Amino acid sequence: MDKGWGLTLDSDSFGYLLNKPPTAAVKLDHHNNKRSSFFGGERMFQGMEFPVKLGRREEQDASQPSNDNNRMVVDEVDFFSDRKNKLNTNSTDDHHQDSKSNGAVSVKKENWTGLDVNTGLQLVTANTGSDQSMVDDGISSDHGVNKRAKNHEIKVEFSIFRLMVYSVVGVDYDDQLAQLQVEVQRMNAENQRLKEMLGQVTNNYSALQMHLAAVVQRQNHTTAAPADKRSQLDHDQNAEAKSDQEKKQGLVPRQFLNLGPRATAETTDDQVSNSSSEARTGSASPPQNINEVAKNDQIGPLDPPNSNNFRDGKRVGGDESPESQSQGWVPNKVPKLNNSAAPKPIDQSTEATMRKARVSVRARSEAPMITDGCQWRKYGQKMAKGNPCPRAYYRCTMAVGCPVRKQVQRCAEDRTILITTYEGNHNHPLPPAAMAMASTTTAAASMLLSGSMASADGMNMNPNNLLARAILPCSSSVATISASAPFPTVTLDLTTSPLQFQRPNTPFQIPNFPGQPQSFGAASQQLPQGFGQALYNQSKFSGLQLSQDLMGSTSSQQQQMQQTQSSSFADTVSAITADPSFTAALAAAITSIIGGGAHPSNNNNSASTTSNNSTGANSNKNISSFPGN
DNA sequence: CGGATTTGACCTGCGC
DNA sequence: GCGCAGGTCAAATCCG
Repeated sequence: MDKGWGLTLDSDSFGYLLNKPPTAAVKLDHHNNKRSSFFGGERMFQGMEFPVKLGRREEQDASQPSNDNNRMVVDEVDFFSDRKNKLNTNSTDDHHQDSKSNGAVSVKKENWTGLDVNTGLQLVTANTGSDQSMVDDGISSDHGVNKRAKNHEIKVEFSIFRLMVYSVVGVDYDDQLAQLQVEVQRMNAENQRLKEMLGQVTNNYSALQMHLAAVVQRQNHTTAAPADKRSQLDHDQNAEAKSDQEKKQGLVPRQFLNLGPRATAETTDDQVSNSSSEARTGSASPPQNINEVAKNDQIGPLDPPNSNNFRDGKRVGGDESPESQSQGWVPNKVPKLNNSAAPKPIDQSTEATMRKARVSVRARSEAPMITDGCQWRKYGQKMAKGNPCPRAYYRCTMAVGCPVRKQVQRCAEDRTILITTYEGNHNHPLPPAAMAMASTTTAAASMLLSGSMASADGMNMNPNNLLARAILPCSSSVATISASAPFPTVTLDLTTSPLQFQRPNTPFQIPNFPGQPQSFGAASQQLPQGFGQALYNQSKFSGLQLSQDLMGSTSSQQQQMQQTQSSSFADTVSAITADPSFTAALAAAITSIIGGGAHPSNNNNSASTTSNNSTGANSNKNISSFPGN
């Protein structure tokens, strides 16, 4: 995990996967002949078959520079280094110097040796023996006078040797070097452009996400259930007036509704604790909370009050939607979240909503929990019914008020499978290593919730299942979206062969989903971040490609790219998933895809997380909940 | 000694 | 109303 997450686009693009292969390839090439080495690199990359432009560029960028460098170094060094070696036969330490010399030099020497052997040119040079340091040493020590003559001889022989090499290999290394340099420069420039593009895409995504949140709120306001309306209204500019209405009605806005305003809340930990204690004791009354909210934040109610209100509201008003009622922990979460949450006026409602959604990842792991780049503190552990393995509760500690929590539990059937369920969105800057999972969960949750919000009946999640199927037709067990009764959950099952993820004939063609332009738009908005960043963090290589695919889905060209390169993409994914460190990245990617693809629809079909998707539940409530749960 | 973990108790929702 | 299960809290404990 950590390996991939921190990778940067440029240097590390091949950091994880590609670095090693090239190195190995170089060695192999050296052991073989020059030509094989030169072309071997390209073959290797071609074998990698990075499908997407970006990936391709990345590939070329990173790989070729590195490879080219290697090659260039090899090519150049081979001759010159060897020449040096021969010229420097004066000293008996020549061999030692070579050995002591930097890695490049040593490599060069090896290359040279390999060339000699492979090309069979050694036969030409009588110096073959002299090339051997041992021999040289002996000669130099015994016949110092003859060194000059021998050196001259070596030079001549080297020239001949070089010509022969050219004739045999058919490559002019000087020319080749120049070409490679030009190509490297070109790749670097292209890489810079790609980075810029990525940054722009990220920025656009953020903007779109904001816009999406606003649109969703509007839609909810007009079509959503009363509870949803209230929540959205809270976020709206009329939040205050609405809050007043709610007060009058004695209704308490939904959790997610309250989250937004609270973001800037100054509530201290004490307040939070008090609120929680009050909530428990029931001393805190909704009106009080509302008042507190008004005090703390004019824009909207405080989260803690909300949480309290929420419970109180249920107790008192009982207007809460089924979802909100079913969520026991959400209220508590919300207040805390709001306390520490940074001001996110637009996204507040969205965030709050997202907290309801869960993204679970099933992956095989020996480790107690998946390394996702975030810092977690364990705050509880419970024995869940039907599972001998305890369920651990973790809370994000990267920020004081971060609402994100996760549950970690091993699968009862197969304890090698680790089920990690994420909930909530981080309200603080994330390190690159944590961006993947965070953005993914956010995207997935937002999609799920947006879908749910769009449809007041709560059937919204069903479409998601359909989308998941459409996206991953062959991977029923790979990823499923469920709208279990309180929490819609996206489940990513990475325990099965990741290959399932690859094969789809319609890989990630989210835009193609019929009749869901809006959702797709939302998806597309979120996908870039979910995929691009997530994968970007983990493996630029695969991540970029994925992001490209998804992002490109909007463009016919990229779609074509996707289709033509889907197979290679699948291979890439499988290769990546083979390494546990990329589990999170994959999960993020899949989740992002699903989340993006997920769209509310009239379909009641739902896929169970672990059960057959074909027999989807008919109702959201019936939809299988998180496996661990 | 401070932070993280453990663990029992408590709260809440839901079903009967 | 009661019991069960999930989720959370916080004192006790552990660890660096």
